[in-house]
Amino acid sequence: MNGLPPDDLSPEGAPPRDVAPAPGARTLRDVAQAAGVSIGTASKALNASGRLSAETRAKVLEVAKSLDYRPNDLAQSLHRARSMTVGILSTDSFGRFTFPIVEALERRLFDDGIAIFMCNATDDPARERRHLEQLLGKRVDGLVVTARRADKRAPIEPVARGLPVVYAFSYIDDPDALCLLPDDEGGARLAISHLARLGRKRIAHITGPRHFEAVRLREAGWRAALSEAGLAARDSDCLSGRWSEAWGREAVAELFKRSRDLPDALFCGNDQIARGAVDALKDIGRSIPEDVAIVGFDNWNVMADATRPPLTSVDMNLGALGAEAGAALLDMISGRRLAGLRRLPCSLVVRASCGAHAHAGA
Amino acid sequence: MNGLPPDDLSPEGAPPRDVAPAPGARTLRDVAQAAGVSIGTASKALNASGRLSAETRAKVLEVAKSLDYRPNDLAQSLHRARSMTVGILSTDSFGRFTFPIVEALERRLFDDGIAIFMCNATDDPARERRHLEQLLGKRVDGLVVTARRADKRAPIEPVARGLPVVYAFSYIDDPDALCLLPDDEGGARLAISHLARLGRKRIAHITGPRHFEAVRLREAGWRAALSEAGLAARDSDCLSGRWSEAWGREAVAELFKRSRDLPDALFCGNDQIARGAVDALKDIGRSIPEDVAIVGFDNWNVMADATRPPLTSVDMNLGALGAEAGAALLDMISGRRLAGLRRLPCSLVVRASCGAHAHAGA
DNA sequence: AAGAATTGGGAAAAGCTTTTCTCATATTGG
DNA sequence: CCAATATGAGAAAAGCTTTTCCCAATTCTT
Repeated sequence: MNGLPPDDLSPEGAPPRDVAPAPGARTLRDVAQAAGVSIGTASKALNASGRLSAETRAKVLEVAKSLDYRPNDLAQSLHRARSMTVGILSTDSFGRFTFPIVEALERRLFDDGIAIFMCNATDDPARERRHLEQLLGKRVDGLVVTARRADKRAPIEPVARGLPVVYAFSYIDDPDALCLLPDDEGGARLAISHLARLGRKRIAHITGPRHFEAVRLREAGWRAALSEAGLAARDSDCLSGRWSEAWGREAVAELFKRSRDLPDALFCGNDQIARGAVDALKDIGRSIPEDVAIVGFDNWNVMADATRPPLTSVDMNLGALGAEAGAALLDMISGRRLAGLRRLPCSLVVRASCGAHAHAGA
Repeated sequence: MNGLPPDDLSPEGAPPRDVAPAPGARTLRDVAQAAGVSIGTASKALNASGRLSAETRAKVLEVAKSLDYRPNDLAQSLHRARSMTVGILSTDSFGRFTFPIVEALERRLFDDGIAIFMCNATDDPARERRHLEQLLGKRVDGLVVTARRADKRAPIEPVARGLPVVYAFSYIDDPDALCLLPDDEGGARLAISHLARLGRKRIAHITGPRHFEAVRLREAGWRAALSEAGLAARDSDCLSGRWSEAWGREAVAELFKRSRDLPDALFCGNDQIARGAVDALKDIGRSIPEDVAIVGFDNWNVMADATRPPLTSVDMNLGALGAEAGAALLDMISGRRLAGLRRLPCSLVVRASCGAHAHAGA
């Protein structure tokens, strides 16, 4: 009806189904031809640019629609020198922490028409390098580098080539790099001051391995907030171990084998440790939150909600971090120079384990 | 030293740092010019094609290296009509289940030089449609559609346009579509026959909501394997509820309030239910695995390992599923027609909760 | 040493869009 | 009725590679 090229008329006797209907996608030329105009005119009509009569415009649009035409981003990108893509490169495998970040990031960038390449280097520098090559070849407009745990890493090479890079939930030493991290220390302070406000006097800290910077920062927050609350921070009340429930149980056994001066609150380095601690406390007959109040870290729902009682926990707001990384990257892509290490605030999600008003939690 | 274009000599008096070193990436023309050959010759040299003298080849290669030249994938893709990209579209948000799939998929495709666009539609059909538009615009070579839970979904549109699509961990009704799913029934049989072999006589089943096909299939597997083992499958021994620990606890309370004919084994629909069941059993004084053996589903490490005793669990091998999806997609991209619903085998990961030789598990 | 056969490299088209410039037609003003 | 101005649309270049075809120069054959 509208000058369709004859290539989708199936041969007379062939079975009507199962013949791949479109050998390739339609091109602007197909549209122009079918509409009886030049390629340039068709382009202008579709992009609402140039000076064209309303009729011509409408005709082209109609034909384009009937042909299911869709501009070829590859050609557009080539022309504009802007690929409208961004790479996200995870040093180690994607995990529980990178998910919310990536999700929010993708959402933010998608709103600006940018698609993301997902690359997983799994702790293999050679692999990371190949991924980088691939992304540079694809002319990504920017890069987000992330990691499972917020620890210092080696800088990504292309910084030197002027490609915008944001380090999200990971950081490097270069002061010219933009690094986004949760405010671990602030998160810890949130937990401690909450407990102190509830009248707890002796707040111990069971946490993960000290080689994590996050562990050191949270410990610092614990100390600082304690002293601000007029409470003492004793070294023997800070136990560093693994990130597991088992460690939470062991640490509680350690802390509570003393006969006097027992903690009346526990701030745990993550929710798994907290859950282990809760189990161990119940095993030795302490009730929660009456005898011991507990606050965890990560606000990992499956853990926090399943614990009995449900865990009050510090949330790193990783979604906000991801969105912020996306916004910052967009800024950098449009020419702004952003740099420095930014710490984004955590928040406290109150459930029943700390003895505050437990909002009849789910 | 090798005919570099002068554009990276910074102006005499300008600060030497902070002047973006490369305004844009190098092009083949830059290389050709610097090497004193034509563009075509440079291309041949870099691609090891055509007939060229060894010197010319070496010269071009050297210049390319010194300029840090990297071919523009956009132009290559445009030329070859092959973008070397694939989209992965998640119906609902990416979660615990999609991760291993995506990870394995990405790895498999990366080995073939294909990068993946990650798109998250978050249960929003309009959003899904826009993502699809974007991917088609980018001329992806194929599409993987996935979901958080293996449930039937509406077909993706572009199937009609001849674009290869694989449904991974999700499926549609069309017999012409290729759908990859875990063999839930087989997984359940694995669990039950294992328990039966260990001498358990009354194996109950606590599972998730029946509107999940996986739930119905696992229940079917439970029934079938019981009868094959010569055991009875009573309806009252199969409890369907939520996917949570809380439900596991409730269901145990329900099952064990009877005074006689109590189950000596529990097959749970996922590891969270299993963990809840373990806790509840311990609360009523049953020991595991002596009194009651437990098998979970998902083999979710953080759950299975943290449970006391650690959970024996059915593993859906989602990594293998992702890799298989990648391989199948590659096949389809290279022209093969693949179709049908394929169920990939599960496996059983034995830990201490079922009373089998507990390999001194971690 | 002349003709034939290699050989090495260049020119140009194709792949798809966007955009600038130009030109022809139609319209308006005097 | 002629000149001047809008107006609508086309031609072509640019963006970057790959690939085919072709030509000039060298080498070999006899």
